[in-house]
Amino acid sequence: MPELPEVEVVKRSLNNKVQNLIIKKVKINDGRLRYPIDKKEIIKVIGLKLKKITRRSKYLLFFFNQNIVMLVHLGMTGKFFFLNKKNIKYKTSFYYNINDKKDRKHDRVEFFLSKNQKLIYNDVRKFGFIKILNKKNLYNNFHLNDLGPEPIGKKFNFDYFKKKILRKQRVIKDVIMDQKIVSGIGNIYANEILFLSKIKPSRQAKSLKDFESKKIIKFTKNVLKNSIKLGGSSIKDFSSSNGKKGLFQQYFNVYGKKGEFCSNKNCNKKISRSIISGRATFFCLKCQK
DNA sequence: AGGCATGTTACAGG
DNA sequence: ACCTGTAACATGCC
Repeated sequence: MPELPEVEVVKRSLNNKVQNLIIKKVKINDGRLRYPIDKKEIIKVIGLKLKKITRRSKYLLFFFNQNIVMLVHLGMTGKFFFLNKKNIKYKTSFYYNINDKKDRKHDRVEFFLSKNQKLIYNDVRKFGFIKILNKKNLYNNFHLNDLGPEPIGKKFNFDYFKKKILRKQRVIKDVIMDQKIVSGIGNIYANEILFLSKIKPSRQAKSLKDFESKKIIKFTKNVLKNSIKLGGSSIKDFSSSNGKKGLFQQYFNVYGKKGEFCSNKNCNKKISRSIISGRATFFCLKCQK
């Protein structure tokens, strides 16, 4: 489900709701996530106040008082549901259908909050994880210490990018999905960015002309920011914590569009599909060079 | 039934 | 020690 825009949208929607609430209780329904949940660790948040949630790449950081930070990665299918008093009382809600067994089945961890509210971590495939860290050595772990700059930040610029792709024996799609080079771009947005940049995903990174690298930088920022504005995307059932569907997938040009006509008006080609670095890759043979 | 899926990383081989 | 590519993780959908 989530690449950078979706995680950002989740962060924003959660911050509005859970800020300054206190964790009353944590219930683990199934702690067998990517890293099994350490019960001794996770109960550290009980009694603490949630100050704010930030995002780094595709990771969410929940900051509590007492220097405790909860690091969350949503994997492929991780989601947060938020239930307020009203939701519980009325059983079904816009946010979350409490009677829907399909939803409830994958509720892995439930955080009981003050004011009778609840935050649920739901994850079908269990590729996500939750870890408790100390603020003082927050970046002292292999998840966060190696990450490249944020793609929508100033550090991801032409000079930086050129230095990184110099001499690299790798294809460009692989490079922009490398979290050590730039962190937050996943398979969907990589496909979209390269289509807009008119660059074939299989091009060797070092073969890019300067103007092409500049296009990649520009469209990376455009696409990600635009998607955040539209509430994210991602296929199927992505929704933010208030249940709103992301609209960005309506604007996909290539992802998942094998066999459909290229979206460029003057192009009559159909979108191709291949595999690069083990992942589905969509592109227009005519428009992308 | 088999292939595919938004992510990360352990591992094997060069 | 680095660099690269592949397989694995768990589950559901088409």
